[in-house]
Amino acid sequence: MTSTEVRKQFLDYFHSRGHEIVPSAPMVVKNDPTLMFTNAGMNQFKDIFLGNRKPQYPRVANAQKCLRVSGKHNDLEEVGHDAYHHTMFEMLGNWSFGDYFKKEAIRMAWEFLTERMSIDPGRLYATVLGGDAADGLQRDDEAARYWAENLPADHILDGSKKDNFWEMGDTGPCGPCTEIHIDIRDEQERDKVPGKELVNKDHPEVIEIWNLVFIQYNRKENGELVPLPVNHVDTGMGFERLCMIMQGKKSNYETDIFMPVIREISAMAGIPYGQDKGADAAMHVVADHLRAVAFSIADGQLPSNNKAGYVIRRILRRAVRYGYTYLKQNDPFIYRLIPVLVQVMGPAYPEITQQEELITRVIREEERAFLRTLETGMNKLETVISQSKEKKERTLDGKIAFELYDTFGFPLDLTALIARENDMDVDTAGFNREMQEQKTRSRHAAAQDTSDWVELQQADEVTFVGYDQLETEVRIVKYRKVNQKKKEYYHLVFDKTPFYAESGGQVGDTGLLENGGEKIHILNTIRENELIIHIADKLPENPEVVFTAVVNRQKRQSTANNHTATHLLHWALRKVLGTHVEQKGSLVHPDYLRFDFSHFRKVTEEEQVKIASLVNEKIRENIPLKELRDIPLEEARAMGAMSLFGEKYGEKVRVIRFGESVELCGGTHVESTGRIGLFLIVSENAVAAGIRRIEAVTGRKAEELVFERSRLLDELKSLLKVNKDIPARVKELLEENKRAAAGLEECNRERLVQVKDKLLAAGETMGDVHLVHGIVDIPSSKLMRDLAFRMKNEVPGLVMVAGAVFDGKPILAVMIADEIVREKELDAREIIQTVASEIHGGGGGQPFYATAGGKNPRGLEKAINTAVNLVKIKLGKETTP
RNA sequence: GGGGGCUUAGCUCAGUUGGCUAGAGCGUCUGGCUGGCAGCCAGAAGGUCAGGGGUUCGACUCCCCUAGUCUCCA
Repeated sequence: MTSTEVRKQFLDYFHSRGHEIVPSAPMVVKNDPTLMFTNAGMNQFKDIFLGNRKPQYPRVANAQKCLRVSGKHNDLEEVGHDAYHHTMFEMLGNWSFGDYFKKEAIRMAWEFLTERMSIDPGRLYATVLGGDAADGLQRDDEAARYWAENLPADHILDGSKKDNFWEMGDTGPCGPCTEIHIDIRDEQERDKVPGKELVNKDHPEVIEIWNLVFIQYNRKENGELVPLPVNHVDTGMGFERLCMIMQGKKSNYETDIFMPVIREISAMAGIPYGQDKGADAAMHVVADHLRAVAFSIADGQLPSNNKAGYVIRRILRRAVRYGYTYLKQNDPFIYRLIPVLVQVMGPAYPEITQQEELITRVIREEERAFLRTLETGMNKLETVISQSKEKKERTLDGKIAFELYDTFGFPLDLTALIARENDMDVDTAGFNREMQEQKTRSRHAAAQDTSDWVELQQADEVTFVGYDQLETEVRIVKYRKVNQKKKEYYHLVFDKTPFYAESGGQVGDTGLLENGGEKIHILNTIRENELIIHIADKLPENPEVVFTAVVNRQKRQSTANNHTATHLLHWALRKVLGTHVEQKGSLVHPDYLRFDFSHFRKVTEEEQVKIASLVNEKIRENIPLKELRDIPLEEARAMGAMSLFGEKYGEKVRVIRFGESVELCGGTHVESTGRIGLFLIVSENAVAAGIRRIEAVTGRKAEELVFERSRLLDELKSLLKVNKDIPARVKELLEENKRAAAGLEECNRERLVQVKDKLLAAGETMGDVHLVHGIVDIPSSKLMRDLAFRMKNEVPGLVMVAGAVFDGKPILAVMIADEIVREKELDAREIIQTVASEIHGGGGGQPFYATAGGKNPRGLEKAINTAVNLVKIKLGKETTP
């Protein structure tokens, strides 16, 4: 059975059992600060479990793309070395929101596996929660009873709390779960050791395939478990594993999901698959990571230097590293696998096909950049190693290994590899010590202490009324205290709110919460999924009264200007550059807007002008806002609304329309485009391969910019005393300046010649040495240097001691011909340092030329005389045997 | 959010306790030579050493701040 068929069978089965089939949510998570990536099928339903959102359907099922690389589920370092760990994978799941529970969930799972998938029931095992005294949890007899209807008693096993009790986090919804395991060993093996002894023992061929979670408790901050009013079911089955079983393979990588890619890698590297452990692992790593990175990019998350983007960058780098070490790929190669990936995954996930070019460019560029990093790291490491060798050390300092890793991103395993090639060890204990130190330091710095919510009243969903009102009477539904960096904040949730929470690139509202004389500042508004949280620096004296929530009007208006302008810009970009332009990021701030989009060339000056004037034209047309709230996604699509990666499907959406610009958008906008006033592009540049960024200002900020520029022009005009054609005048001036500089140079040269001749005339010859000295009239230390070097080039056997005064400060210079330095062991530095005290200063340089500066011009003459005497004594000593 | 690094010519980078007339390779331009896949030779242009402040007689170099960027941790 092909993987495509398996996926289809799963969805068909649950559809036939009354489940609504929903599309996969994006793998990159927005609007949830606790999560960067979707790491389980349940993520998109989290709000339902938390009670912040009402379910639209009582039962749903889907195939969800997931990424597990950070936090609780960190599988990254495992990937490649076994048959089943992945960064990105698909999770098949079915859910019940207060509908069916243990009985039906178990029955359907059984039916699907044994009937639809025709899996041999004798190979299946189920685990149930065996109870936990500390938590006061009983054995899950109920689940065991339902299993007993199909499974013999010795195939039903009691599990620990670790394996059979599922929790979303430290607090929140949780409950017992039952896992289905399968034994895919050969008959012989199975005869020797019964499967039940290998369940949950990390045996590669006795593995978990499906986890059915029964959510029936809420975990409070004090650890207490409180039963939920309604029970939910949340299940997840690893798609790749199921495919492996169905295709009779022993490894996920041997299924039709990965093999085409692996074959391509093998052909590219000229290394057969299945012959060398290291090379195989590398092929697994590359095949796995390629998927994770490509899908993230398609979901709008580009590799970058922090947060989610950095996670993606590291995944890609891990792949490059494995390719580099085990497959001998020293040039970008991963991007060349994308056509195969598109062939395999494209049919189920069209986003990957649509963005093939962008994905390719981004990956190629990242590969290039990292290979460069490796090269510089290699150079650094080589110097360190040769230094250590000189000192006859056999072990590379852990601190240095850590520095290479921490600062230059040079992986430890490569450091160790190269050290081994040089007959050295790496002090890994020292490395780990440094790492541990950094971890505790970070943890300390990031420590945030969040208390339990204090619930003041019941409320289901918080309504946002800020599209229509900027002031509303509100009550506080719940609040909690947050300690961060020794500062105390309060998170407030209202029953309804006019405050817009930071999302979709638009910054959060600020404002006030008023009651009588009391004013509480709302510093920011953020969003945790559906929850709108107002951040305040203090709690009202009496939180239970009615308040007036007031949004900062001016800030909101400027923000709306910029948001609407962003839509117009997006439209204009597509009009001028083409429809390949897609939004890749956006920041809407009261002071400016930033818009990132896919485009493969620089936007030329002319194009920028065209785009900006198109936007301004639309502003002058004063197009009124057409807003459609709560319309089905399909309808919005039919209107031609541009949607970003990852709207939540099935949900009602909001459409914002200004003439031809139609977008799905939750942000706040102006009532008609005229309010924007003026739109100006401030900058255009690249942010990544294939991505350009435009920054622009509107309204008052744009006006300020225009005034500023015109003021500058006026100033230039009056300075240059011209009315028009400033550039021509400036060119002229530059030309003049160049001539003047040349003239000055000429003049200085003549002056130097005079100074030089005067000095030479007063010189004295002592054998091979021509000694010149004196105070010269020279206006800068640069010219003094010129004089010295010119003198050196012209006078053989030169020893020069010269002084000058400018700006009221004395300078001294000593120049000695190279051969004199060599033969007579004279050192200009020595001389200058001995006499510098005479001018109350200090100096230095090289053996043949040294200078000193000071504060006492009166000492100059003495300094020169002393220096000359010094030279004479030294030369006298040298010449008399 | 925290730690560390980097920012020098159009590009890639050197620049060792503060004093090298700020350099190299590639690229560009000019001239000459040349039947060859990155042609050769000679020469030239090109730098506010990221920006700002400080210490010093003197700062690419030391200190502080700002910005950008990289990297690790959370």
